[in-house]
Amino acid sequence: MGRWQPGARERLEQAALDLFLEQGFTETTVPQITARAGLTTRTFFRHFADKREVLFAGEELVPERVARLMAEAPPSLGPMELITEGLAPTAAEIFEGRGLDYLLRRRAAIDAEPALHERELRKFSLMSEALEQGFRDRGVDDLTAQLAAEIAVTTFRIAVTRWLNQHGDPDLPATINQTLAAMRHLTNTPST
Amino acid sequence: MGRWQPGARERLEQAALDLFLEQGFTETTVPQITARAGLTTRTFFRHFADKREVLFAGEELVPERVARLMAEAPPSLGPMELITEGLAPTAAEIFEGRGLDYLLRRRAAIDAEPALHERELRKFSLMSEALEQGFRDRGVDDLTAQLAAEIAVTTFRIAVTRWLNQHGDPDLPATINQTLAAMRHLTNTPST
DNA sequence: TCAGTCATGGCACGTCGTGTCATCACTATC
DNA sequence: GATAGTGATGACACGACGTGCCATGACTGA
Repeated sequence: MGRWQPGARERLEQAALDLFLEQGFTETTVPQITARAGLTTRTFFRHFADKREVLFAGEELVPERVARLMAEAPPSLGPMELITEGLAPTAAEIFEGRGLDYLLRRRAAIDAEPALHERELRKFSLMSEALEQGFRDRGVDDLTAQLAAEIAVTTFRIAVTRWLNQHGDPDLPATINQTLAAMRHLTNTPST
Repeated sequence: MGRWQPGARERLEQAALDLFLEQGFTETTVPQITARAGLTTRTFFRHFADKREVLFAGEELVPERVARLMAEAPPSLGPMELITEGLAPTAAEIFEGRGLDYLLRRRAAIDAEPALHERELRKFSLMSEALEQGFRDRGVDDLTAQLAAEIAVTTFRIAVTRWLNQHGDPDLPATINQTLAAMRHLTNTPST
């Protein structure tokens, strides 16, 4: 790094997001992205597996991060307790460093393109699998582990959406706790 | 229909599933599928939007079906009551006509290919959106509607997976009710 | 008999994503 | 300070995907 401008990956992410918002995902070609970033098409695919991945790079680290946090939690905590205690701080950690403005622009691009939404769902699915394994490692039975993992991810996903829709007004941990409370209320009161 | 062999769509689905299982999704080309079905490549894309869709055709009807069933349910039922009452029979209706053997083969193909799993997640997401709208139409507030929809779809998805893993042993409605019970138990007992 | 409809065939074409080799700055070692 | 190694990038070819467009031919209805 010196012969080439540093931060090629970041330049590609920036150019791609800009172009997706300007003219749409489908209408944006990889050569357009690389031209704006001052690189070639081949280099794009060295950094990202495919055109969609440019908006999700780095998220493959989240599952292992989640696994580590779960392993560090007190073994005495049951699944729902762990979610109640750990989901909010973990979510805050995941989004550290990313500005709200970036997250909103990224959200807009994903919402406008089903193919990108599809990829995002896969990322959440991988996160759920990591959580499920984490619960099993804590001695939780298979079905409960799977259910707890899905509840955690679903709560996380809904809370983040609401948080972004409100432009970050109540902060993310607060929104997560509100969402968790609503989830508890819903499942505990059949006649609601 | 007479000049051409009838059931072109079904032949394509059959050939595609067979080939995916024989040699993998990526290794299977669309011309291979159409050759086995006695058709041309162009015809494949008239029936299916893309290569993955050949395993999910017809599922776009599920959301409107769900919407209809929700509208017909007694308005007095709350979200969780509706799920408890309606999920099992609805699931049974969705799978009517599809043999267990077909479902198992389809499951194997999807599990072997992340791209297919991705598409399946999108189908569930669309189902969730339909449920969410259905709940809102019944007067449920936005957040509760979203949560209830996700809980219903998650339960459905997990139950179907377990049901297929057991080769259909306890029938699907029973498995769904077991899964729902486990979900209730999990969310109602913080110290589990 | 004839016009309309509709599923399919056939072809061209742009884009995606990969394999492969060349280039060249930086680094380590002697 | 010469030399070999490393690693990111450029350049090119290529197969597969997916679409636009027009032609074909069997069926339908007047």
